[in-house]
Amino acid sequence: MTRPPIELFPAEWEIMHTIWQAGDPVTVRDVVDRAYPNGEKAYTTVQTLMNILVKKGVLSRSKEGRQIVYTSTMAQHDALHSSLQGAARRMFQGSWGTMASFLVGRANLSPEEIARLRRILDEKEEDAS
Amino acid sequence: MTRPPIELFPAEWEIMHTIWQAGDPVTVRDVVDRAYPNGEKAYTTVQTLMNILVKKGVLSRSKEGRQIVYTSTMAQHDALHSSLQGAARRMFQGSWGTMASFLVGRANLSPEEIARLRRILDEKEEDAS
DNA sequence: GCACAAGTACTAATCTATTAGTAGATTGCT
DNA sequence: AGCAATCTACTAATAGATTAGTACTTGTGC
Repeated sequence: MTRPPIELFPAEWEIMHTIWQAGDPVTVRDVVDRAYPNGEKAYTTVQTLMNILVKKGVLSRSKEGRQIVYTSTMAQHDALHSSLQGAARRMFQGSWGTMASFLVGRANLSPEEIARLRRILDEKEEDAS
Repeated sequence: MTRPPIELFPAEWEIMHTIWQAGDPVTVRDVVDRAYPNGEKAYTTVQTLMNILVKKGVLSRSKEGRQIVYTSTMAQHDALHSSLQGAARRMFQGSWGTMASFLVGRANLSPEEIARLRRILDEKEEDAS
């Protein structure tokens, strides 16, 4: 009964990042102004994409007064999780561990990031015990 | 002058994984038999995909005797790197560090994988100094 | 040499993401 | 109320990924 994991596509990510950053709820105009201030995408293009995101269940639509506003129904980290799951399946036969190692091994990490990763690993180990 | 990073799509990943695992060079038949032993994809479908991969520069085509064989021109880790770069750009505004943290934080890691990640971090720190 | 099997080239249909236009509705202003 | 600007719904064109069919070529066994 678990619906297929949602995956977002490049143009959809752009819009969702904008919405998560701006904070709910937003109008089409809000997204256009923030994400494409120089007309990189037509108003109606953004509108169409947002309605697709509603159909996908990632956004919800409602009226606030006389405005139509969109609210995200999915936390950013859940969307990231879901899409990364897809990537791991395609690229690493589903293994998050392998993907994590690969990524860490090739990332150019600052000392702070290294420390942060160590802390995360420490916590994991505690939880396991 | 750097060509746009190559990104592979789901069906292309399946084929490339098969080729990397089988070892170069391979024929269309090899790939079909290994990856789709129960006719999940038609022979000509695989052939078309492999020729697309040639056009993308990920495979090369040549004659070995009278057979047409395909050889990968890209190491698996380079393809993974390139596609993950795309994912990081879309999903984490280009930050590998953030992506790595997210992934490690949410991965269900075995003690061995945790140890492995620690070793990788240790090496990174040494290299930095 | 000829029939048959396997492989190759070419074509094309389908599907989905992306982009945007147009017509009609709504709202705000005078 | 009338007009202009904005917004919404609907339609559709384009592009690229995926799938596969058909016709042609090549090689093999008799």
